[in-house]
Amino acid sequence: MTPVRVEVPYAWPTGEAEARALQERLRPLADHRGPGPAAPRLVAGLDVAYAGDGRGTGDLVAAAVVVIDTATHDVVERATATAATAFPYVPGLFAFRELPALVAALRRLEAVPDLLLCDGHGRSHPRRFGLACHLGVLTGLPTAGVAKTPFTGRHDPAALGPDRGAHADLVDGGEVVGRALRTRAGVKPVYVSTGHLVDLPTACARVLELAPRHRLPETTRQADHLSREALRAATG
DNA sequence: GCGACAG
DNA sequence: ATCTTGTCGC
Repeated sequence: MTPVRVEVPYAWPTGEAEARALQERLRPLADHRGPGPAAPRLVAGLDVAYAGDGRGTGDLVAAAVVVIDTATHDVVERATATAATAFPYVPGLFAFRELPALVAALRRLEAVPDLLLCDGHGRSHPRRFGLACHLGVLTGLPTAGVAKTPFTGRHDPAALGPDRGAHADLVDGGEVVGRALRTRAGVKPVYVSTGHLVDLPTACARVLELAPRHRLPETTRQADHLSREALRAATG
C-alpha cells in the first residue's frame, strides 16, 4: 500500500550540535556517482509552505509532492501532509525542519518516482549533506536539489553564458559541489546539486528538460502551488 | 572577531 | 519562508 518506503533508523535530533553530528554520520551514505536516471518516466517535485514567520518551532507547514510524467509533463499524482515544525530554521540544518512533513507526504504516494527533485540544495552544503542528500538516503531513491539562491560554492560569473542551457560549476574548497544552470535566457540561473544515486550532468539534464518555459522546473512549480493550496485548506 | 547564511 | 503595491515585459 506504500510503494515509497522511507526508513528513518535514528532518533530525530533536538539540538543543533546533534543535528550536525547526524549529518556527518549520514554523509558517507549518499552516493553521488552516476549516471542515474537518463530517461526517467516519473519525476517528483517536493516543496513546503509555511504559516506565520516560518522560522521558529511549532509553525504549521504543508508539504507537497507532485509526480510528473516526463513524456507529457502531465501531473499523474499529488500528495500532501501537514505538520508542526519541530526544529527552527538554521542555515545548514534545513532538512530537520522540512523532512518530517515531506516524508509524511511521500508515504501517501502510490507511485514510486524515478527521481525526486527537492527545493533546496544537495551536495552544495557546508557538510555536503543538504536536504536532497538526506531525503535520498532515507528513501533510497535518486534525488537532486534545485535551489533558487546559492549556498555553498561559487562559480566564475564569466563562465556562465546568457543562453538557456549555459552552466558553470559551483566550487567550494577545491571541489565541485554543484552547478549554476541557466534554464531561461537572460534570467538568473538555478543552482543544481546532486543528492543521491545521480551525477551532476544527469541531474542538470533532467532539470533543463523539466524547465522548458520557466526558470524553475515544472515539478518545483507544481509542488509550490500545491503546498500553498494545502496550507490554505488547513488554515483558512 | 566579523559577516554570511538553502526554505 | 512570509508579509505586500505597483510596474515592466513576453
